[in-house]
Amino acid sequence: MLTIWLNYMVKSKKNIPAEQKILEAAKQVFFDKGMHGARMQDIADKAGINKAMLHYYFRSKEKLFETIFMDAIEHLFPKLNSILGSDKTAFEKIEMICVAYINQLQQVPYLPLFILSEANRQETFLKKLWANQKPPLKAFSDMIEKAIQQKQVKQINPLQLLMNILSLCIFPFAAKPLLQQVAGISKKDYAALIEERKKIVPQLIIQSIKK
Amino acid sequence: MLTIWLNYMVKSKKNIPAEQKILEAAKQVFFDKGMHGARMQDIADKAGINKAMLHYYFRSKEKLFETIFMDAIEHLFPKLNSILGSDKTAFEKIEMICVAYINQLQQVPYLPLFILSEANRQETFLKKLWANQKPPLKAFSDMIEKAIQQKQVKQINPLQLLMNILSLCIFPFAAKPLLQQVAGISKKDYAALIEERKKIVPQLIIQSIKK
DNA sequence: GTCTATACGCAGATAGAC
DNA sequence: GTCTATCTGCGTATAGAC
Repeated sequence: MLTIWLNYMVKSKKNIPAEQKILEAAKQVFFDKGMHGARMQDIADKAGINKAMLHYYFRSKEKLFETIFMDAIEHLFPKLNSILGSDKTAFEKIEMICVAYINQLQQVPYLPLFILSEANRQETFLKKLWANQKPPLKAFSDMIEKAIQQKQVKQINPLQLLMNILSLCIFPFAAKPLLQQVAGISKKDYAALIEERKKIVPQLIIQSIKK
Repeated sequence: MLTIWLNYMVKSKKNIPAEQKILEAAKQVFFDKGMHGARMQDIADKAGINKAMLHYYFRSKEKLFETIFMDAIEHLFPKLNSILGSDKTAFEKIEMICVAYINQLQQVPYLPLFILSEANRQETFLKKLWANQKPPLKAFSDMIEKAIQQKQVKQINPLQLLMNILSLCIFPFAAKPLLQQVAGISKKDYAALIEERKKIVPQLIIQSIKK
């Protein structure tokens, strides 16, 4: 949730719609074009308001971008915490994580590439973000280590396992335009492939660690 | 290989150094900042030549970028053809493909994100490129289909298999800054993880398709 | 081929009326 | 809060001397 919204909600309820419109428009344009490619004019047009308004609400393009970016990256680690904290088995949790990831990315398919690109450009933002909210890496590692000790899963580096999961879930979204072109398939067919992966990926992952 | 080099080599050998310097500098800057983020001045500075020279050799920023991009994307599908065309078994070929990919990306770790980003922005370039050189998707599919018929591998969609391979090989490079930050590990440790994946990835893939 | 100086347009940002 | 008009700087691109 964007804390700035809360501020304005307290100050004046009337400001919410305009600001929401701006944020929604900015999201679309930034996700599509990236920080540098995006134009304030495009955002204003898409929001149906004046360009000057953007500067009224968010002092600068940089600030507006940072707001969007921070909000977006928080969606990278969605309900992982709740899944990890549940009382399911390790295998069930892993499957749920994969499916949750793919499900969420289907809603926001442009997120991965956006975040990867900007994370690459500006490590600063990442550091700022971790200060607030660390991704639940520890909980994940602990789960795996525990399952290893209980002889349920093979000896494996949790980081490698995490990398495998993230790769298999996220990459197909980041590489969509490229892969779709290479395979020469329609948008719809590609979506079907993704849908299919909700079964394939967990299978693949679990099979690889099961003892 | 950049065909433009060849042209100049024929016309005048003296021009090669300046042009090489430009291309080398442009590569670095474009890979780092992307098309929009890159500045012609930065490229000129890095090349140790004048900004006007860039326009002398490559009429516009767009043209210079396209040159770099086209050259870069050709490295995406490296010696796949020679591997696929060899007389190894399907399993051996798959392992070789994984290792070849990771090996090559270790040389040019910035390539994946660059290509994914720009492919996302400009499908035009991709279409132009495929006109020249299609990636060996058909050869790959045929190999898998054949192995399926011979009961060596499970029934599986070759596209999904390819997606898995590419995901596991490429994503860790595209997500390096992010993952390194999340895991809180050094550049060196991350490199070690990647190195380890030359064993892990083929294992994982082959295990998943072996009957 | 290589340089300096400069033109030109665009995009971010502000001033100020309403 | 919202608008129009305007400033400013930067980045691409060109002109033209050497």
